Amino acid sequence: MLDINYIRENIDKVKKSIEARKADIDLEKLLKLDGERRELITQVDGLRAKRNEAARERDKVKGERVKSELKSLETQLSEIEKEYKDLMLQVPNILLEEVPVGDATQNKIIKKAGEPPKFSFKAKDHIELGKLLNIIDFDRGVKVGGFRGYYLKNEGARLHWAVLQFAFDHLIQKGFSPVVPPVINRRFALVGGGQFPWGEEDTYKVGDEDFLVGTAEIPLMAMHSDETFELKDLPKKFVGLSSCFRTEIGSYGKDTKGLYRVHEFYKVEQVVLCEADEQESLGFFEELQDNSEEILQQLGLPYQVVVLSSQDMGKKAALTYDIETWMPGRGSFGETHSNSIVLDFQTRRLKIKYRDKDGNVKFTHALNNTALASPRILIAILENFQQEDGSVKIPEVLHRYTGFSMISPK
RNA sequence: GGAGGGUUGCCAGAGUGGUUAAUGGAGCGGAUUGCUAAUCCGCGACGGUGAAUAGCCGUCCACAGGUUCGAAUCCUGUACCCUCCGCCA
Repeated sequence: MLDINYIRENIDKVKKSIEARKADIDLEKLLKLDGERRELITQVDGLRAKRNEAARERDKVKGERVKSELKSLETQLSEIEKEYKDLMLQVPNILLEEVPVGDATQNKIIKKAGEPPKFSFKAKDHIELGKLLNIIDFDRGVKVGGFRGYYLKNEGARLHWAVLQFAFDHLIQKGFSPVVPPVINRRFALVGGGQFPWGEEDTYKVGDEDFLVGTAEIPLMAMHSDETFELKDLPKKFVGLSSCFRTEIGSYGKDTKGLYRVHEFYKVEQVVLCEADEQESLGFFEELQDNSEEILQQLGLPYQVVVLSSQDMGKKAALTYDIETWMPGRGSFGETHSNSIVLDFQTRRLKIKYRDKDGNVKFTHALNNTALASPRILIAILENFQQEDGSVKIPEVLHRYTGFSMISPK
């Protein structure tokens, strides 16, 4: 959520973001409601002052007169505020200058690292490899779990945990506080994290008002909602490990085979809360980016970094870099990481504040980035490190976690 | 799932219908005394109106409603916490 004062004073910038994102929101209506709202507040506050005065004087007649007048204005105000708040939640974040304007075709590759392997044999995709090595079972996964279901078995199951643990440890060593968060979250956490109102249909619902989160970012952000940090307590750096659930409504027919797009997976996620300073935020953005790239480098996987265009990025982000990792089976790079600078868009919704050096209370800035998600990353590991006979060499950094260095056909 | 108790500011904690929510502690700022310690003074958040981090007004005692001229205080609903019972990995 943006600050209404900011919106009033920077209409052009906000408008530009809305247009560049092709977001569907009526800014004029919002500004009109804001005006009406403030007008009513002034009237209501005046009447309340009168009411308080009457109460002090124990003036029953005056009190009763004010009361009825107040009642109707308060009703009007609460109706307008409801509409106003609804609209406020739909205004997307502003865009940083770096963001290319346009649809996904405008995404900009800014870095390439590592060399895609050249196979002297006919390379297999991870579906074939998974079957051959007896480590992934899609047929029974679908039988039991439904569409997009999967079983990871044997070395596949162990590799999955190994790679997650490796990433988790990598961030812990960098000073991030490890967290296993709740994945059933209440509505406020999803709204506050900027997942809603936009992504509600992609989110599984549990009971009446609880949801299965699509990323640990949600509970990690909401963890300190309604809290005020002292300056000395910032920055806060968290690394979360959790399961993630996504309905993938809206992507029917896309990536229907394999481990690429599944309803449930695990992810190691980095989250930072820092002072409300764009330069400081950008510094952490680089840091989170480096952390993720290091993980891929240590795994020996080729990847590229992409700046997402205005229409391809999430509404809550001001700037997003995706990392796409080389997946031979697709013959292309596939998204494995997403790094976003959010400014105070989420923290304003969640009321995560801090006291700055002048004693003023401000909303912190927030950032989040994937450290690693599995099983999607297994696609890259299996396909990039396959040998002619279908066996797969395991990256050395994982050996201490897997306990094996190679997976071979049975 | 059943029964009971509770939720007040950063923390502790008083306050069961009447103006500005006691008091203590922490933290921050200032004053003062060679230093340290001590002492004294000041400091809640949010909204509206202001050029204003000035004044003024309003709101906030878990949340949402209600009763009343007036609600932290009375009533209803919801959430959460604690104790006991039951069930359970």
